[in-house]
Amino acid sequence: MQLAKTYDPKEIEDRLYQKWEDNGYFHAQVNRDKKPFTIVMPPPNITGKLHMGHALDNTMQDILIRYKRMQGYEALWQPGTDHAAIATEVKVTNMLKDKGIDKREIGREEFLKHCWKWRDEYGRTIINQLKKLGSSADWERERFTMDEGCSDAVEEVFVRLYEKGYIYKGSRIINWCPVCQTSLSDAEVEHEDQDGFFWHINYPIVGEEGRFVEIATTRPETLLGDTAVAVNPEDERYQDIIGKELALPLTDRTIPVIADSYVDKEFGTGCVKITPAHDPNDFEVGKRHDLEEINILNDDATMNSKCGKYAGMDRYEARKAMVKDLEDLGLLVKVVPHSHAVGTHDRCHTTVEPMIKPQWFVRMKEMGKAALDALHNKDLTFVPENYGKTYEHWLSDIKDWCISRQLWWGHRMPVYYCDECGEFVVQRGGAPDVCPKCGCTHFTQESDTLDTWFSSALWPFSTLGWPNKTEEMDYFYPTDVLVTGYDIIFFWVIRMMFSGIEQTGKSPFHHVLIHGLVRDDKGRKMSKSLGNGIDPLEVIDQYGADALRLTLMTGNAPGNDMRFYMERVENSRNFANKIWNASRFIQMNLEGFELTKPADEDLKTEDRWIISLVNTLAKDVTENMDKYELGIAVSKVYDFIWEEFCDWYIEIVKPRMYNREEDKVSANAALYTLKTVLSDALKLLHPFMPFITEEIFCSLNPDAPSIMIAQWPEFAEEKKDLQAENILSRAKDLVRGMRTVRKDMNVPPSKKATLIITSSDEKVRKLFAENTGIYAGLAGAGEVKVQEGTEGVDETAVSFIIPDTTVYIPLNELVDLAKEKERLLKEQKRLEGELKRSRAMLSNEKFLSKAPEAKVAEEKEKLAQYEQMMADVSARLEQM
RNA sequence: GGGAUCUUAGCUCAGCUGGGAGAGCAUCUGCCUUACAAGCAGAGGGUCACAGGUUCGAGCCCUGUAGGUCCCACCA
Repeated sequence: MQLAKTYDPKEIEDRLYQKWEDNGYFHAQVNRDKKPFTIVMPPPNITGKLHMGHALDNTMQDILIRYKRMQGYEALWQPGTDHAAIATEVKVTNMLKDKGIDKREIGREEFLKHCWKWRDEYGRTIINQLKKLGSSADWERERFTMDEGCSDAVEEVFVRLYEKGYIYKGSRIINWCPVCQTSLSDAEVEHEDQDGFFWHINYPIVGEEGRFVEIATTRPETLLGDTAVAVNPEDERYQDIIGKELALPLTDRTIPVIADSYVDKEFGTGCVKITPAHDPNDFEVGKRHDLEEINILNDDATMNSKCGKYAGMDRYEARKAMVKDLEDLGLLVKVVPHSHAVGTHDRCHTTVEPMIKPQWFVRMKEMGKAALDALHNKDLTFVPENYGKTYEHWLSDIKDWCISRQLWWGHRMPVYYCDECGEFVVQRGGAPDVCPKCGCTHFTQESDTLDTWFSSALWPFSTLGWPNKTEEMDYFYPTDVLVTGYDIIFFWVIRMMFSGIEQTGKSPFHHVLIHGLVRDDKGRKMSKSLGNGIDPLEVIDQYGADALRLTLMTGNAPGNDMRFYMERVENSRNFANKIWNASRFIQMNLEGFELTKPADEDLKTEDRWIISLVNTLAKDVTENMDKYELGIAVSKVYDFIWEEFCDWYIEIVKPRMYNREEDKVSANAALYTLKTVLSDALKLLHPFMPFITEEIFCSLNPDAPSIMIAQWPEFAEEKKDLQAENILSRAKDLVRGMRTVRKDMNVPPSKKATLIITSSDEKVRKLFAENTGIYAGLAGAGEVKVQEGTEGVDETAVSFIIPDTTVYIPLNELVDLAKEKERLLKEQKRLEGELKRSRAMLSNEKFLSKAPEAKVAEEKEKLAQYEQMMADVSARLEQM
């Protein structure tokens, strides 16, 4: 079969994915004979479309899952989608609005029908896009945060936490989004610096005509809700006014001047208006001084009926009107430009309004501590480790979590209010029959829904069947590693941790592998508004999923942001093509050749060399994988395939391929080595580039069903061949030297040369004679001769004879002796240092008594090594 | 204000517990050599931000300085 010169991923990828799915390779089952390995997929939103962040996140998970699966684990990658309460509600609302439908008119029931329809239509798309990436998740186990099982888990956890006193209802100041008309948790509020003004306003002191207190505010419209003015108790300027009453402008109310240490003497005028209902700090001050809380806003941030002539105005409109009125009254002192941080909703970027509302909260103190303990006990580790500090930082000062949302799309709380007396009951399995207080039988369920992260927090165990005692829960839980971006540690990782510990008694995962953001070529965040996003699907379409995956995994350290641009994908695509062509070379030569397992003695030095290298590669890659150093692991495979296997090994064995009819034994050994070494390298590469490795592996090994279920290569001590590695290292130097000579002498590549190795030493001659094949074909040395030299004259030399221009080049010109000497001297110096350090350590009593035994033994071994190396180096230097 | 992190080739970045300064892209030179021009062989290019310190030895550890990025935080 004639294979195309370039690799075309298009047809191959879909076909292979289908094959894997059809064979059920992604499905994991409880199997007590095998060890489980579990990853839960961060559930993508049903509003979502695959972006580079997903691509990175899922590629990393897929690599780990495929790796563990090949190692013989029962590897479960548990997938699913998230209902994404507010995100979806916003989308559906807008979708309906476009059709001229107002969600409030159609009501809750009807609106939810539209949401479920949305979910059915769009929830599929992101899953299909993840498949395009090659994700080997267990789709048979796909879950949804609002499916029956997950909803049961939510109800169970809510009731448990309530019964434990961790969930409570309270009237507290919360963040309110006037557009989405719901409360928000602190985490959903972003702070943006906005240019604004400081309005300095005079509040007249009652009974002291012409005397004022000057306050400064960035939000003059909240004046109507003021119930005090505060000064610092130690501020000498204002001692005499503490306790006095002020006439609140634009109203007929009077408010007191109070003293509170919250006020900063240096900032503004040193006098602060206190609006307990519309500012979190003022709320605290108000609590301390027992001040009235006056709400002046409607839910849509227009002024409410308490605002007199301003009632009904939008908050900014009212601000303008009031400033104008204050100016007219002569109470506006001055307006100073001022930039300050304003809280906005992270979804719609509307300025958030702090308001007092009855909401449900989760008490965080105890559970937060348990989550922190898990880190300290090493029950949880971050990769890279420094993110543990971020986690710690966030948990050390955690506030209670506002979990109620005034939305329709989400889990409704299992809270039932008695229609008669208003008493509420929290319980499992629906409304109670009888009110425990008044005996009435009619109940209304709490209309608020839960924060979308409440269900996400349960994801690692709700997906495995919890709260039921399932086999899956017993076998696969706790999960092994969580892969996610650093931007979501607070939202999700922390909440999964304390929920998992609280509900199951176990940390839901032991390792958190953190990755950074994918940015554009200029380092900007990819975003819709900038239009700088690169669609992973387009990349896949153009270059293939393997190329995309490789690009995402290279040139970047864990936890760091990466820049993504097409040139990098091209390089990955080129690599795929390189492998493709290497396999094409092998297959061309395999055609019509009866391949058999060669006898050990038929393997030539170069064969043993490449077998030795791929063996070491397997060891290194496995070590890197186990440390989650995915980028390092894949770059080692990349270097091996391109620089050793293709650039050297294939080139060396070409003459044996061309002569395959004449010397079948030699060709067989080479072909067999080509096939097995490439197969091993493909296995090591498979987690990273699943498609091309499957395609080539299966065509090289027609009996193998799939590389996906092939055994991961293991390191074998006996395959390490130091002698072969040494010979090849010398040979490479020699070949490079010959190439330089050819180049310097301007010899065209078409002109074959004869390489004559002369030596008086029989051992040297034998060694070269056995390995002439390594030089043949390389550097245009068509023929290689080994001959006896004259002692004292041709100790060891290499002649390089080119027709018409016979040249004789002594070996010492090819292998630069001066450079070699320099290198040896350096090495000697280095070893001197090492020896000194090592000897000092081993004569240090403290070290000997305190350090672990293994460490001491290791150091002793090192010392012996150094001594040996030193002797070698010295001996070689003496010879020069 | 607290915390994290970064500064290495023209660009984008690797560099694990201290011991040879690296990759890709870009540039230059020579090659369509029977796997691959999406390729091959080579070349140039770096005071590892700056200043000290520890060490036989520092891109890596410590201290400080400068600049960048991000997160958290109640400064009206």
